Amino acid sequence: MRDKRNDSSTEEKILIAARLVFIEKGLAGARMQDIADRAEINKAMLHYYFKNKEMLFEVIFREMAGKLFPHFERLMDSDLNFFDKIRSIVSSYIEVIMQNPYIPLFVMNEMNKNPEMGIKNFFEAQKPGFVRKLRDSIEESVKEDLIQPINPIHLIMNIFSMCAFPFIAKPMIKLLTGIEDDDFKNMMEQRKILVAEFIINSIRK
Amino acid sequence: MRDKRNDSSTEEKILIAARLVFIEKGLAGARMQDIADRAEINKAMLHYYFKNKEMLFEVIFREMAGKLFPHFERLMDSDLNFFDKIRSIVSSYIEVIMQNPYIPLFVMNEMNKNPEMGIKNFFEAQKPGFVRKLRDSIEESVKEDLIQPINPIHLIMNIFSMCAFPFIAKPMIKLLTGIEDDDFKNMMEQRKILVAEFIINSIRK
DNA sequence: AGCTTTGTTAACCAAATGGTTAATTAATTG
DNA sequence: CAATTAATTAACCATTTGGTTAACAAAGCT
Repeated sequence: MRDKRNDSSTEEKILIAARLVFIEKGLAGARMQDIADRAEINKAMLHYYFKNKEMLFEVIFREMAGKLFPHFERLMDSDLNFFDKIRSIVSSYIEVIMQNPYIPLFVMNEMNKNPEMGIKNFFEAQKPGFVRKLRDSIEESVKEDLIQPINPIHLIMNIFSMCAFPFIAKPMIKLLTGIEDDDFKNMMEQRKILVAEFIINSIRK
Repeated sequence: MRDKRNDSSTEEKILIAARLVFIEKGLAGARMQDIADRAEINKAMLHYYFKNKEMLFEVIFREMAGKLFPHFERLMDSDLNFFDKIRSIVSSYIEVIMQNPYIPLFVMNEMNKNPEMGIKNFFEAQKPGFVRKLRDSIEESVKEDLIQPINPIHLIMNIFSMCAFPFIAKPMIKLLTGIEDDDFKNMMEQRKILVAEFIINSIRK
């Protein structure tokens, strides 16, 4: 038996291939043979390591859903002031998504098509504690009269909307603006600062 | 031969069923038999009226992509001031999506999975002229020193992000906040005003 | 009415797909 | 080293799936 810690073990090769295929085609569109081919292994190996398509998919989905909510607790616990926390979250979050730009659409879509997945997977694994901390921090800042009164849920929606949506709408944006991948990346780089200032501009007293 | 203008003609029944199934399952996940069953017609009829799965899908996709960009030209041409145009766009757009909340995710996802669809379908049909007019209007408002300088593309992204993203992320939002459909609808109703003011607050001088 | 076009059905078909099996090889262990 | 266990392969299988066909029914037309 090969060393499991070896990165090119069969299991690892399967996971690498499965990530590619599931993200590209989704659960319904993915083909087991396609995954096997890309992993350069026999199709039976897929069922040997992961019982079936759904099980394999669940592993990948969990992984991706996890990446969608990075661990920003330390950031929230830091002694940055409220506005710098916003700046930091926006910038970090856009950076994280830029590393895996396909994840938001993948997760949102599969949660939508496969509603039971959400509950089964997400809560048992990790609920994003930093969202709660962000909410508390907003409430506190409102009470301290540092920012204008706003429903924290709406503000949080606004933040993540402006960070994540452009990646979800990328094909449409490219079509409408005619920009190419390089320029898109530059724009998202700009947004790290732009979106944060846009938000702060709006809520500061 | 039945009257084609009759709404419950076979062709119309197929389209109604196809909308449901494609939106629920996507192109890859949709089954021709499922569409036939829901339309209560023989499966061969699908191929009689629409050559094959892809052709039928294309009709539905085009329809949905069209709904994603309503005709707001008149709104842009109106004599409302810039801020009222923003208010009007945000409110109308959220209202439109509330009527068809599944459309943004459906269109974005299928454009992503089926990249050739975008060009083939979207441009030949209708490019949203109001987006261009909105961009011009933003540029003008910046020049007139009515609003702070901002790249129009980014501002437009911000507007549509905050309008559309919550509908795309609905399952996640429900999971994280614990709210139900009724409350979600209420929140989106609030956003018609909240998002517009959030934007105006941010850009006004 | 008789002929043609349009609409509809049930049965059928080939290819694709998820999954299994039995035999084989490579490690592991006592 | 022999025996056991884990890993791998090729061939196979049952079902599903998109699509077709041939026969039949209903309109439309002259």
